[in-house]
Amino acid sequence: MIPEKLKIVIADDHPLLLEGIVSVIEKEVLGVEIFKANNGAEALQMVSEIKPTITILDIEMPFLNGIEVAKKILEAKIDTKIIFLTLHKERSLFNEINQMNIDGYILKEFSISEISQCIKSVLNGKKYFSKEIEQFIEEPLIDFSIFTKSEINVLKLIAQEKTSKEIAEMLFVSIKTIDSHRYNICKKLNLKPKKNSLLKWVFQNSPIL
Amino acid sequence: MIPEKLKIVIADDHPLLLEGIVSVIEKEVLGVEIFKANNGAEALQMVSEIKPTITILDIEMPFLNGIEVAKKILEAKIDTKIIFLTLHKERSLFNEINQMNIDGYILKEFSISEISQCIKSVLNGKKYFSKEIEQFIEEPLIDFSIFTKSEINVLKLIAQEKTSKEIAEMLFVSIKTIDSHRYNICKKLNLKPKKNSLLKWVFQNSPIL
DNA sequence: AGGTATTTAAGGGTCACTCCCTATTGTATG
DNA sequence: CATACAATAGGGAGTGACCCTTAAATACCT
Repeated sequence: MIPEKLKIVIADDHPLLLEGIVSVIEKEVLGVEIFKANNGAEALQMVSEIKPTITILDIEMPFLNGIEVAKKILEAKIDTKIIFLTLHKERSLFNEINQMNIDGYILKEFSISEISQCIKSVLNGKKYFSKEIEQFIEEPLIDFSIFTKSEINVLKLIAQEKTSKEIAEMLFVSIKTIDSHRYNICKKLNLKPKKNSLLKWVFQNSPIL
Repeated sequence: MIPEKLKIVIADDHPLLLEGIVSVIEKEVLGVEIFKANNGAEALQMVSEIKPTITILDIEMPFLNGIEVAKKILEAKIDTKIIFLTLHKERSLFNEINQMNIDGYILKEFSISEISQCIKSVLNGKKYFSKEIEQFIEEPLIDFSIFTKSEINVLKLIAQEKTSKEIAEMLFVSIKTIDSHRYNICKKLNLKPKKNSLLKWVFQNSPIL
């Protein structure tokens, strides 16, 4: 009986990075058949057709992001091991990921050797997480569900460099309302008093807003 | 007479990306010998030893960044064509790059086909710049030479979330001095009046500070 | 129907940042 | 040596952001 060939679907919207991952895996893992996806939607389709042993997903992708793809794979109960490959930014998403049943999580930055290690672990039924990830887990994570809709609206507008006055005008409410929202947001985030701390927080976290 | 083999030095501190670039070039450019460097210092040493036909440099690298490497190559008058490969961030550096005698400039994002095109152009003595780059050229660029040393210090400290009061204490000067510096910086940047605009500007531009 | 959360908004306060002007000192640079 | 720029710093005004409390109208949930 011929052993079934190891199939891996790899999804990354960055073509050079995709090429790099493929190249590394081809060199380090023997007898593997690789399928490349350039975005989340493509990845999902490939996975449901091919049913690969392993699915490697970038998180930031157009159409469907990696997390959404993983959710759909899990919902559809397709039997494939899921590994996330990510840049360092998405720590805010880690809580979401942590609740899912994921087999591996690697940081792109350091990962030539880690990729094959991770693949081997996962094939042996073990989970594999980059050490660097664990630092992020320690960090206090932002749970956006603590905010109300209005608060999130205000946050987004602050991130767009709007002042309270401008936000008030845009939403047809009083400045005082926006003021209240800002205050409540500050409370929820436990920001230090004074010092424009919300403004700073927003700008430091704007990528995830 | 055997034609000399085409030699290319490629420098990128991101291992997967480096692998990707190498893989793409190996596939698309025949009979090429590739040398990989993981940082600027390594790249410079390789270039001076190997004297490759083409040198491809990432801009953001440890030890020596791509621009510094290029400068040293040009100073040493090593005969190699220089191509920059970059993520989209470094628009502020474009003026610096533009003044140098560089043969190509590609954005990493879109560049599977662009890489071989660029290499071919450069081998034919033509220059090659990503179309997307040209958008950046139109954008008003920040020329940091307009700032004095103190102003740059202040900018850096603002980026570190310091208030004027804290900056004053750290530099053993009066708050009013910092105030003046902030004011002068605002003038130089033509920031809109009021609205914490310097604070916002700093946070939006903090990666380049 | 009663409790809880959200949205709205006001009053009244402090502080940080911005604006604009002036002025002194030191230090390059022509 | 004169002019220019840099760094320093003061006065004084105005605005934006944050602080805190209270409270009404909705909405939603059990």
